[in-house]
Amino acid sequence: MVERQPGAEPRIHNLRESCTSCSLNDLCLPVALDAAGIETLDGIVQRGHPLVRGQIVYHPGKPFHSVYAVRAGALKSVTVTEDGEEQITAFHLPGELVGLDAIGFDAHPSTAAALETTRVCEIPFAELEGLSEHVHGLRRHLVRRMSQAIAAEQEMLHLLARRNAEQRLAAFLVHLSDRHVQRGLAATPVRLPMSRHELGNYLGLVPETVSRLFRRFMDHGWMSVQGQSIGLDNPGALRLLTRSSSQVVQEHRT
Amino acid sequence: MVERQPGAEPRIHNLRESCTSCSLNDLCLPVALDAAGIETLDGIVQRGHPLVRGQIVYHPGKPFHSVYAVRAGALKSVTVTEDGEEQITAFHLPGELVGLDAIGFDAHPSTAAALETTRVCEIPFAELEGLSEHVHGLRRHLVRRMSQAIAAEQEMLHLLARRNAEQRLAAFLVHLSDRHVQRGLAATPVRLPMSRHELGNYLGLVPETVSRLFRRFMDHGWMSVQGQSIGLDNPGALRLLTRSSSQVVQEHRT
DNA sequence: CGGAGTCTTGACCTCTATCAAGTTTTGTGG
DNA sequence: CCACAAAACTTGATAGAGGTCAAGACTCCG
Repeated sequence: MVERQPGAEPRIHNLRESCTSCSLNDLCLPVALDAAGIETLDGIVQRGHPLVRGQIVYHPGKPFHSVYAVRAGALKSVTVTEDGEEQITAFHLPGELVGLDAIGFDAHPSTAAALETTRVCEIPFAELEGLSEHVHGLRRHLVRRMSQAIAAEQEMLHLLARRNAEQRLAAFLVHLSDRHVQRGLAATPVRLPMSRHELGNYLGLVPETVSRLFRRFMDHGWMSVQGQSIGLDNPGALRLLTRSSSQVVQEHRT
Repeated sequence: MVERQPGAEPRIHNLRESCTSCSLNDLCLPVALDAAGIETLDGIVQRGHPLVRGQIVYHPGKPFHSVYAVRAGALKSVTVTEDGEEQITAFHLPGELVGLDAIGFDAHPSTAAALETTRVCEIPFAELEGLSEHVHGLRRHLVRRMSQAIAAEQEMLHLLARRNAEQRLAAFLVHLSDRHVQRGLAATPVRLPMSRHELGNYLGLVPETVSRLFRRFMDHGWMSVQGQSIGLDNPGALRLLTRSSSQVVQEHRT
């Protein structure tokens, strides 16, 4: 559930602080900027207090003014249907941009909420657009991010339409590990910032099934679970699972 | 299967014809353009020979130069995984833009193929971008189309993750009918330009299940099938199915 | 320490994939 | 225009994956 906590309006205020760690390299905009461009961007990025679990960055109908970059922690993107059912469409780790599905519209179409204590950078879109008039490649980069979001969702469509529960969970774990590596972290102990319920929702499974699959993977010696920390003890086997079901999974030990 | 037919390179050639029926109102770009803008756009739109069923507009790896607008007929967008499995991610009816997932990249990441005899307009992207420097709202409209594509896929994610077969098919039919209405056509006899196999692939079902569901819906008196033509005899009942499964479907006759 | 929430495990049953025939439609060549 | 082959579609029987319901274990905080 996306709990609307009392007074849970995002705690992102207008503090204009320099936010260098949030701006360029590892974060949202790996674009070639000159020093002046960097300074300008840093000037428009806004940083706020950390969000606690469940707190909402934006919700459907909130006027679209900014996109957000995750600095630390994790967010989920959630769509809610008329009849109140929720579907988690993405998890966002540090370095990722959130709120792209609102670009071009007046209001956000989805919800973004913190999975754990999370710091985000707010990037006012109007100023980002102004900046992209002058900074070569910035607009292109933003559009590319949107295309990447489309591609990521297409991959999820394939996962949900063609893969069984085992393959979905294996693909999720491998993908999460890959994202860790991309960020320069170790591949194998990954942390699951979301609950079993949320993970199941994302993967189109009930929490019980997720739990049973964890058990099965552990019994195979493929992974180990210690609370939120997940060890991928046999990434090869898990990666094999993500491939087409026609291929038989033969024993594949380290 | 996306058959690469011998010599099936898209028959879209460089004929520069005026293509008014393709340009603005009912088609790709309902933007407020002045007469000069309309003329410019018409100038860059390219029309080609009709595509026959199975023929490919673009395929993964083809350099990205243009987006395409469907004029008549229908296309499918398909992603292919490393192991050769195909997933249809969208069907495109007349008036819709195709190829947006390539914007920002050098090559198309997916395949677009004709479901039936289909005419498309090729819109060279470089020239479209140049035009959008001058035409107010054009760029914004393109970006909005991308956001809409993201939103449409998010809805599909929900459909695949949370809905059963009955609900998926009902939602598809209702959605297709709604799209007909948007284009000014009658709501109730809709035509299915795709095979059962393709429809099942899109909905995460096998063709047999699609067939059985058609039978079930017909037995309920909710729809009628005559070849490709589908009559929605009780749209209310179908629409009711698309809602949350918690709500019991009581008999709902015309 | 205790209670609420989360997670795990088990028993059961439904939904849908799979396999296997038939039947209809489509396409092609005579 | 008809005949025949190939493909697409329909229908039935069956089995297995995963959802549902229920109970117990663990965790996190107050």
